Amino acid sequence: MLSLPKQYNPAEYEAEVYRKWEESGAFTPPKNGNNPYVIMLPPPNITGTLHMGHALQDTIMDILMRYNRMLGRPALWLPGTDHAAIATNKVLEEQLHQEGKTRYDIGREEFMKRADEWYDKTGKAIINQMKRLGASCDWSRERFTMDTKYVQAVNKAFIHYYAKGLIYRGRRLVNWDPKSQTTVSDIEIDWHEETAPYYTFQYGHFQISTARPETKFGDKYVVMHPDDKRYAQYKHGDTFTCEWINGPVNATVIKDESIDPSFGTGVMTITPWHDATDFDIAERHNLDREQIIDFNGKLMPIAAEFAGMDIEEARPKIVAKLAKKGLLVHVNANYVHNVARNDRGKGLIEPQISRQWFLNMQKLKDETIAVVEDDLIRFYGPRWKKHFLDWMHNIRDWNINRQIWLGHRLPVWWKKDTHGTDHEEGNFIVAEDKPAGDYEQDPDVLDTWFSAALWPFATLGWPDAADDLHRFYPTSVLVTARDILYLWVARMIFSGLELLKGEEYQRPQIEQRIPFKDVFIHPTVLDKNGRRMSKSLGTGVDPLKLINKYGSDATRFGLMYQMSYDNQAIKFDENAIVSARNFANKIWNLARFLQNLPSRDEATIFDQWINRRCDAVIKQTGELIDQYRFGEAARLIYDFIWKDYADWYVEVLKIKGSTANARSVFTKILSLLHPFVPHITEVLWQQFGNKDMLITSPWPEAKTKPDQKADKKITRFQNIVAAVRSARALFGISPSVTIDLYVSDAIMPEILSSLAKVSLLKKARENMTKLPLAGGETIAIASDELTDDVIRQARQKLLQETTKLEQFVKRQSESLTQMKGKAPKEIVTAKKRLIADSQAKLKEMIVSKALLQ
RNA sequence: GGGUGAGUAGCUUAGUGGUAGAGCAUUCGGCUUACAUCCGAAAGGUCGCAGGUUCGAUCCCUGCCUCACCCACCA
Repeated sequence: MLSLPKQYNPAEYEAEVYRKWEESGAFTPPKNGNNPYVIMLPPPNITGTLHMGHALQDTIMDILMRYNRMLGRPALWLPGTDHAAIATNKVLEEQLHQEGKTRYDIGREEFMKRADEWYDKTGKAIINQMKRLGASCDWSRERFTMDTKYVQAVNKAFIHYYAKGLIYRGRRLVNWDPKSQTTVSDIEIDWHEETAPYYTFQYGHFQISTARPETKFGDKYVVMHPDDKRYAQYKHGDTFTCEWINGPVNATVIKDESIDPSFGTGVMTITPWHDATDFDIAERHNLDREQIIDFNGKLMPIAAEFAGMDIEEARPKIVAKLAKKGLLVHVNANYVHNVARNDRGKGLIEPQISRQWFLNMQKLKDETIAVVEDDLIRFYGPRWKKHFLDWMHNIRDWNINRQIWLGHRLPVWWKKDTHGTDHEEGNFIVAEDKPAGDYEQDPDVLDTWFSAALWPFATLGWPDAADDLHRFYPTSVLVTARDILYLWVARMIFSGLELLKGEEYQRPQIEQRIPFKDVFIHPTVLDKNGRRMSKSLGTGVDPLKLINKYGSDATRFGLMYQMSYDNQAIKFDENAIVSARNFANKIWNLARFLQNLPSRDEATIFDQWINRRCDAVIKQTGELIDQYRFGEAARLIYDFIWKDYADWYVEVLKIKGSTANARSVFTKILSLLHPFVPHITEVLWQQFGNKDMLITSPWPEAKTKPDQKADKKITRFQNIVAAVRSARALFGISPSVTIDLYVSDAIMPEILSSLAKVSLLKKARENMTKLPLAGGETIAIASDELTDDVIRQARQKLLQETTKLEQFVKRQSESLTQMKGKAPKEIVTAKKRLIADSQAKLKEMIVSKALLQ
């Protein structure tokens, strides 16, 4: 046997162990075997490097994979990356900006070339980081949402939806940035407060308020809540004529429940073309809509004398004109409202209506709702089910195209110069390949989530009826953060349910088409002060730095140790990683100790006890992992190994015990720990002469039966040792001095003598100091070093405790008299027992007190 | 504004309708057949605030305060 160094140095082993795993093929599921365990790695955005959230997520998945692999299930963890079009687009445009260029300067082709280079570079970095963490992914099946086969899947999905009439071209409000000449997705919008003048105008009989008078040219609807009594006299559909900016307008009264009667006058006019809420109202009541501001941010001819002006320039002039007409009622100069700007470039967002592609959710949502309601897909923690369903019930049609260059081009072909015109209808063909004739491809790309929605099956070879798809779909669990529950999870579900309906996939049952059986929502990693981890705030923590400093295992275990079930945040504390590093070292040294221990076979009741404890922990750990309670599992194992195994069992073993048993339990411990800390356990496993690798070894079986009587004996023994140790510290008796101890029934006297450093007396002597033991028993000690002064202090303390207990008993007795006749019998009985127990304990204490006088 | 979660020892937190548990930090004592990244011990908490239900509440209910996240974006 090799002699191991005193301290575990992860850097020396981790890369080597990972290489061995990879070479052994352990990450690839065996060709045969039933009941596979499958996880699709949520593809990280290739926009940079991994953060703590990924480290947490990847650790969780790796634990699940390794645990299930050890259970003997064919285990597939399929990795890959996402092109993250919007985010990557942003990065690339920023790079161009640095060079003083725009994407239009270099052209679409060159832009895509740069994207490929970027993907290549960052994609490799991400994979490297996952490997450092020990992720047991099947790299032979790695996928990228932009690889050729995946692009086919995306096209196929689009064509399928279109053929079924689920994709349509419609008008909708988009976030338009006139400055950058592009639409901006909702997540790229930066909302912030701005102070602006807030004008109240007279509009017929009504007063309406706005911070944006320049949009008001076309306003011809006044809207109010149907229940607003102030306006009960006006009926829905009433019309009237009133003076407005450029002369009289014909206005119509509209009643709509979206109006808040308590806000301002409870009346507003609407501008459907440039406001989302107004657009919705117009949709509901089928109202006219008119464009006021063009795509360059200038007023259109409807503004008459103001046409062609920028809004900034026009606003004060419009207000002046209305004031001159006597229609300006009031100006609030300090009005604070939220303004939307483009994240990048800070251009002011001007909502505009334009033609976009939509996926009809009304027809797709029902099955999705059904599988979640019926628990065919289960959420952990369960509260996410409600969130999810609420959202699904209110889902809107999905705008699936984006006006950027990066991403999957739509498989849509327009007759030359028809796209974006007023006569689009019938001028396009939906097909994978360019049709013959003068056609050009739609310039837009699909929303990133459209391709991501296909991830659970496109990665397995869909649209082909591939072997992998047949064997590994549906997957076992989706592990993800809650912020993409709607963006991604919902879309994977309906995509899977819909797109696997084809006969070639042989999945007639709905439960065969779900993409995953469980959804585990993990907490967000925040910094120690509860702030979001971000580079700009300087609150980010780089997992690689932690791995370099403390090792991969410590990083993983420290993160898991901080997890708690169904909590939404982890306040990351580096101390937890330090503790985990120390824990790894502890395991290392237990191994060292066992290796150098000469064989001995003198089993004690501690040997049986540690076997029972170990088996119980194995059982519980499995159950906890099954329930995604990783924090509890980590803490359970930690306590078991450190407290039970090292502090008690091994300490006893030094005096007496079975070394073979000690090694066998330690081997089980390595298995138990492996999913959490794979590297060190694999290294030690091989140090202990195991030929097969731990990664593919079976999960240990729990064989022993519980024995409460024996457990009690152990607890009592531990209590006696603890009492003597406490007394030693309390009385200031130095560790080298042997104390005389009398215990009425001393089990395992030689171990007791040694552990507590006591000399056991057969009979109690006079003038011994009595000590209360948990459980109501009393033991007695004597030593030359027991001074009067010290005893007096101890007495004081005992007195306090006695008083506390007396009060407790009194309180409980009082409450007993009050509850008589009201509470069920078993509660009364339990209470009586509680009181009896504490009274017995109290009696012992009083005896001890008397002896201490 | 709507929703969700959290507020327990200096810090990170576990937990239960019946005298509140741990780790780190602190203090004291220890190089004891592996480990000082260790061992033993101690101290430290009106369990966010105010009500209510109960014989009894840190736990259940209501309200409030603080923090975080998600959704919405207000004329």
